[in-house]
Order: sequence, then C-alpha cells, then structure tokens
Amino acid sequence: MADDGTAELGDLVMRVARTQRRRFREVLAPWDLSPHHARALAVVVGRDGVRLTDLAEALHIAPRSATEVADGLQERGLVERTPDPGDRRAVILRPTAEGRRIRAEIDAARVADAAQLFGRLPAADRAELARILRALAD
Amino acid sequence: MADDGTAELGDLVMRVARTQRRRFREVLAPWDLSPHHARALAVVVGRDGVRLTDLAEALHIAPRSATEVADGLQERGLVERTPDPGDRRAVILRPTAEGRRIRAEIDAARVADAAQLFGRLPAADRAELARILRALAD
DNA sequence: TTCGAATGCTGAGGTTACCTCACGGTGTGG
DNA sequence: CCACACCGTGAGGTAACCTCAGCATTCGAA
Repeated sequence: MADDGTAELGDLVMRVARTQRRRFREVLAPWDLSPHHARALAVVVGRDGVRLTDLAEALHIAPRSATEVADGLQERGLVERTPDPGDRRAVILRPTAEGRRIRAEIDAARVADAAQLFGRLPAADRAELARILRALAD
Repeated sequence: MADDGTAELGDLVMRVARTQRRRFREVLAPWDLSPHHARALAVVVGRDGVRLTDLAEALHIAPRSATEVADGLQERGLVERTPDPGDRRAVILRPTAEGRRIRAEIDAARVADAAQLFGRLPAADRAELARILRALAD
C-alpha cells in the first residue's frame, strides 16, 4: 500500500469545510439564524415559494421535519404559509418582504466571507481548485 | 462586486465534503459505529489512552459529553476506564485489544475509500489540490 | 363516475447528540 | 492547612432529526 497522499487529501477537504462551517455560523450570528434555517430561507426565497414537500427534498430532510423548519421561519416572520391554489392539500411557503431582505443581506455577507477566505489564493490557484473540485463533485 | 468565483468555490468544497461524510458513514456501516464514535476511538487508540477531558478537547465537545461517548465505546467493549495513577480524580480511557483491531480495520477501509474517491484525479491534480488546500488550512 | 390507493401536511412521541448546572472527590498554591 | 480549581458524572434541558398514524384531498382505473 503506497502512500499516495489521498488520505491526507480527505483530511484537508474536511478541515477546510469545517472552517467554512464555523465562519458561516459566525457570519449568521447577527441575524440569530441557524445555518439550517438560513439554508431553508434561501430555498424559499430562491424559488419564490415552495411546497413543504419540495423544501424537505431540497434540504434532504423528512417532510415532517420541513414542517418544523417552516414553523421556525414563520415565527420569525420570514415566511408565510399560503394555500396552493392548484392542490388544496398542499401548503406553499412564501417569503415575506422581511424574509427577502434578510436573505439578501445574509447572501451578501456569505459572498463577502467567501471572497475573504478564498481571496488569499492567487487567481490561478482559485481556478485550479475550482476545476479539480468540479471533477470530484460530478 | 465582480464575480470572482469564490462563492462557487465555497459551494464546491462543501459538496465534496458532504460526499466524503456520506461515504464515511457507509464505510463505517459494517461496524455499526457512528462517525463520532469512530473518531473518538481513533483518538483513544492513537494516543494509547486519554483522560476524558483531553478526549473532550480533541473532539471539540464539552467534558460532560465525552463521558457519554466513552460510555458508548465501553459498552461495545472497545475501550475501558482505568484510574490515572498520577491523579485520583482522573479516568484514563484505554483501548482494548478489540478496540485496537477495529480501529485498524476502519482506518484501512477509510484509506481505501479515500484512494478510490481521489484516485480518479491525475496525480498532478492531487498534488495541486493538496498544495492549495494546505494553503487554505493554515 | 366512483372508489381504493397515493399524496400532503401535521400531531404525538421517540432518538441522538449535544448542552449547563450542581455535586462529591481530589490536587495545589499561598 | 485551606480556599480554590479541577475531574468525572448525575440530573435535567434543548435542537434537530426521525417514524407512525390520521385527516383531507387528489388521482387512476374500472
């Protein structure tokens, strides 16, 4: 078993990912939102309204759990439940104006944070990194 | 705000990390261990005995939570609690023979999995990736 | 057209992995 | 020698998941 360095690669990826997760949590602090709620808000705003089932699928959680995430966002006034005109069983989660605003702020902060984290790399390295990671993430 | 692609880089890293986490969970399935327990076992075996406080620090959890992780590993017969000869307050967690064996098996499986995941990249790309990620993870 | 099966959401209740707080032993510096 | 810090753990809490059951609704096939 030659040392091909792949195990170290795995470690490195996880370490950078952990750094990002920590920074994301810090970035989110001013809004008092968990990363999970922020992601859910991004889905709701990004699609301009989703059924709970679709939100669950987007977040890789059970439909029942999407109900709870929706409750959380609704309590904070970021989304509202509206009936689906095409299916009376379904609920469509729609962003409120506040929800849209906050999601935009968070997104800007996240982009700025990524720029700061990855900006330390030369542009050529950033391109290389993107190319290689894309190959892995197919 | 120019599109420097750093936000996409963040996404890519997270996506590859998620793939790895999923694969790790699958790799672990034969031993019926959670990733967390596996990591704890690796620490105990790697240092050939740790105080609970040190285990907590290594896993980035509260000391109280280390007690629970230790309980789980002890139940499975992978570690045992022994008194610290130098400090009667402390407990040293030591790996059992079974614990050592299982941790070695898991480690081999993990290394093999990393080789399979990253092995699809040309060697030059692996080296590049390692170099760039190291720069990020300082 | 009707009716059994599938779908959408949610209440009830469970699990897991964390946490804080309080406590009884034990070590340690003034 | 003693106030204080530190070790592990019981008690009890929380967040984020889950499954299962149930009701309302839709859909597909006969």
